[in-house]
Amino acid sequence: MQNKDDILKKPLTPAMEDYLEAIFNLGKEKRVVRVKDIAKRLGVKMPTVTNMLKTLSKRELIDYEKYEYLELTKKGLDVGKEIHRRHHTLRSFLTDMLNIDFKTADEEACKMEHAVSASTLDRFIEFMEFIQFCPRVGLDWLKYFDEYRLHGQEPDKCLARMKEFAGGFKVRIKTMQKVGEEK
Amino acid sequence: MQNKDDILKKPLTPAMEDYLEAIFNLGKEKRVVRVKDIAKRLGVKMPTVTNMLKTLSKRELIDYEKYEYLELTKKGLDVGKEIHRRHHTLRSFLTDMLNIDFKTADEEACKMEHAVSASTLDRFIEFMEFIQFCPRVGLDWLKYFDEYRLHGQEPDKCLARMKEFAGGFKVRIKTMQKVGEEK
DNA sequence: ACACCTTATTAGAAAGCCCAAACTATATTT
DNA sequence: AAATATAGTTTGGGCTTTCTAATAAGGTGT
Repeated sequence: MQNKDDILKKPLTPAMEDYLEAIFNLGKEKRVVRVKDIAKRLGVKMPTVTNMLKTLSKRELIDYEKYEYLELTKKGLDVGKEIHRRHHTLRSFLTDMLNIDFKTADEEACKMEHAVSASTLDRFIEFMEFIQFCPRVGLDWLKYFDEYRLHGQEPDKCLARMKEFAGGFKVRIKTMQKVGEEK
Repeated sequence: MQNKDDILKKPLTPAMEDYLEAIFNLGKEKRVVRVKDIAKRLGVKMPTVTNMLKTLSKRELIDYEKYEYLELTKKGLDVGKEIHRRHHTLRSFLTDMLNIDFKTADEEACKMEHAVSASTLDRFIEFMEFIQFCPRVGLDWLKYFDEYRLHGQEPDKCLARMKEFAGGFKVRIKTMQKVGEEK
């Protein structure tokens, strides 16, 4: 048997994280968070929610008295916010970088969010920023990913984009390409 | 209560996938796959393995008679191979694209592998190929990701790389840059 | 052949997450 | 206020994965 301190120290389960994220999101969407809504959001039945609320309450992640409105504690809020951040970031990566449809991306991000650490997530963010920032790459570079996927390897497209990027150098670049071909 | 057909149709749990992957990998490494080795690989105790072997056997994913050597069935082999593919791909993405250390990448890939579908995984692969293939990008482009992360946004580096890429055009590009600066 | 050590299995229990059915509280309608 | 509808809870049970302790089988060495 374990005492209260042990319970508080145990790592959160993926399920708990999901509930906290759902509560966090619902809290932003509605004035009050209800058992019914959590159940619907997570695709579980109400008794399951009641059960979990007790657990989360024991762990001091929510304030909860039965039949009363529930609220996240500071601790619960932090977790909810963090899981939401992961979800959002991973979904963005899947939709914006890999071109995966929103629904699939959302579902898979929901499972991935429990697998990645905060530091790995930061790398995802930095990577996406890098791709959107680095001038040689740029956001529209990703457009060619689709073509690459669908029509095979066409380095010319990438080259073409490089020329476009050059912008102000347009004239000279034309020459450039010639030099390259001569080589 | 459910009959045998129902059991066979149910989706596999992440745990089952982990066991099949471990068995698949051990099968390549050693002549025979032993309970002890599976336990060690997955960080569980032997009885847990024996238990799971029964489950996998009922589901016709392995051939297994107690105290005898075990083998993956065709079905189990397919799953094991697929999970291994996911693990390997995701780990490569984390190490090669995001520059995450091997150990962390391996651990997190192990959890992510149950979250992504086969089609999402294919996108990961295509994305990595694209990055390594697209001439404007190239493998060594990723080197600048590190600098970007550690020293902030330095578009010049990206520009510099673009010049390098140009290869044969080196001389002309120097001109190019000037034009750009004038602009 | 016997004893010993390693490997594997069974039995029993706990934790986590889920459900259906039955019950209770709260809210709404008349 | 009584009747009804909706929301929430309790009870008891199922399934999965894990464990420890106890037992059994297999392999080794003398």
